[in-house]
Amino acid sequence: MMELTRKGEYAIRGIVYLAAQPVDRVCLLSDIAAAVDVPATFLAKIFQQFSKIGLVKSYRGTGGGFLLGRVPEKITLLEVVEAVEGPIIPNRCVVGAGECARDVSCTVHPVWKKVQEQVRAALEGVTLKDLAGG
Amino acid sequence: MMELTRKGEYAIRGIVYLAAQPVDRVCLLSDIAAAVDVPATFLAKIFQQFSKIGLVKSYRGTGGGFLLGRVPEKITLLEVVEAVEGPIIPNRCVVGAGECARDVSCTVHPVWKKVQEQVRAALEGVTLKDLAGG
DNA sequence: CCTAACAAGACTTTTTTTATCCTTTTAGGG
DNA sequence: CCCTAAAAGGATAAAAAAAGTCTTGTTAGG
Repeated sequence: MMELTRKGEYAIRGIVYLAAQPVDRVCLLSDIAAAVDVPATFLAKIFQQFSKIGLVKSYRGTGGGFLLGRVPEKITLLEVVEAVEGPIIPNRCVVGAGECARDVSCTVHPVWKKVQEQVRAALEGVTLKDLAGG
Repeated sequence: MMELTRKGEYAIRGIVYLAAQPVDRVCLLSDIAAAVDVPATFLAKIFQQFSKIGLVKSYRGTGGGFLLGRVPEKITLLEVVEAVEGPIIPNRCVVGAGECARDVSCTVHPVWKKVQEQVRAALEGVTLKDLAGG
């Protein structure tokens, strides 16, 4: 359980690769995909999600490609993971009131809340700079 | 991401219900299923898994049913969750050497390791006694 | 030996994940 | 202005996992 999907794995590989490139080096999706060994069409979808929230910048047409939306030290692993996997929710009952039909006195609730917080904290404490080994 | 499956959720509900019963009260699967609102056939599978590893004891035939394999304070949430969901593995690369094909220098590795440890610790710190509100 | 209950395995359905393909949009260069 | 390069977006398909059901077997009590 608690397993990152392949999509998440690919997402990390792809953006870490970008973070390891020289600043302002525009990378082709096809090059990134080949370098990190991910199907290009799938990585395209992932980078579209990144692009929408500004994690990466994209340029179309000749000479186009991708580069990081911010400096690597300002992008956390949490952002990357949540961008493609959605929020970290160990159990539906941590989402909010009413979601946990098992009543007000759901004793497991605080446990999942704690798990959620710890995982988020762990991922938030790591930046792309750390991962790219700048 | 990181979401408990319905099976895990059902497993917790079922065994917490057992833990809340008077000691030595043998419970019918059908009663448990009705009480915690889980399909009886599905809960049967879950309790079979519990039974195999001794988390619950089962008795067949007339007057049969289930009861807890140990006192509630000796059963952790971690055991319950791992019994039905398998080990907590945030990423395949934490499993062991060789699993992470991305080389010796996989920089994300330690992050997942930490996540794994924290989640396990959080779940291990909670027992069925805590959850059943003894 | 009849009935109650769990055990076990096969099977089906549904949902999610993992992809691929095709068309559209944007941009640069001749 | 047209051609080509590249990403964007939508639809669809294939594969895997999760969720649930069914049937048969086993064990025990009366």
